[in-house]
Amino acid sequence: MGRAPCCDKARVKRGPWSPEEDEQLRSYVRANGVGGNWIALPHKAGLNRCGKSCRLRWLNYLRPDIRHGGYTEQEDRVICSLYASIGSRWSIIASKLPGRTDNDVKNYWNTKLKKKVMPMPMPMPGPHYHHHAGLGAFSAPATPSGPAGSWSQCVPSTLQPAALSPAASGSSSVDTTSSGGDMCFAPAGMYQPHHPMQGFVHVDSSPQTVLAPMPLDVPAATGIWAPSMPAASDVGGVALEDAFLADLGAYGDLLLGGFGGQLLQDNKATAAMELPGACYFPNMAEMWAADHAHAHAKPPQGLCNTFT
DNA sequence: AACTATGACAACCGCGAAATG
DNA sequence: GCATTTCGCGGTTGTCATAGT
Repeated sequence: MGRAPCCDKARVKRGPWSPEEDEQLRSYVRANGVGGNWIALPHKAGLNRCGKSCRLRWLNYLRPDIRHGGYTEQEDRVICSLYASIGSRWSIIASKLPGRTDNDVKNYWNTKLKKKVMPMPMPMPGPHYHHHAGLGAFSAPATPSGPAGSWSQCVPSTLQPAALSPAASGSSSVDTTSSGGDMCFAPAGMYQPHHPMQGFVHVDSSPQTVLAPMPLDVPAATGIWAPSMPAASDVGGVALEDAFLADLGAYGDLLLGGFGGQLLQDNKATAAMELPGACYFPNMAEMWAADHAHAHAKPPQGLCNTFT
């Protein structure tokens, strides 16, 4: 049985919004709020539009705090770092950039940033690959649900403060094509209290090998790579450091890296990053279970990589 | 001037999760 | 506990503007 459509597509207007429609929606939301029901909103607002379309228009364009275009270098770094770390979780990434929407960030990445940081086509890992130290760009397998090179899909959407605490690590090779679960790589360091940043993220994906340089600019306290991030710099009227770093600090040992290193012309120092282990969970539930019991939690047996 | 290629971004689609009855 | 509805997200497509030939 199929899912019921949210509206009668034949009867509602589609395509670009006119200024009149924008004003109609804006004034309705100003007066009444969204009311928690986007499906009913267009009717109430007198708009011949799908509720989903109204929601999208409001969230991505009409909201008063939206900023468009003009991305700063610093925002680039944030996007690249987070993308390298958590993949295409645009809503999370956008939440770290005041005034930006997920759609906007996504478009910006797809049209500009991706080309900037990935000028050369990256080799795709084969079905059986073996990590050599984990958290780096271009290292994850291409999956139906994620881009090649995006890392963990396991980072919590809520950025839970208690998440990602250290514990022990195990070891085994992982067949990335195995079925029966999401491919979930815990952010590096999830089970590692400390991880010296000492070199390259080295991803060995047969037949090719990728070496992704990793900048050596990691605040010791958080383990978060914040390359050349000026103190109290300002993004959209909000100090990025406050909005972003403090929040991300909750990740504990989560490392950010990968693409960002390529962006930083001024970051000459790269060094080997030794990541003794990263973990594989068959699904989100497993990861969260481990995470929530995290204090001294161990990953499910046999599901951890050793990066050799 | 006409055509084509490319870039930018708005909008749509379909899915899973959460909420609700 | 289950079915249905709604929301939110990420991937993809469509459209328009501009640059290049």
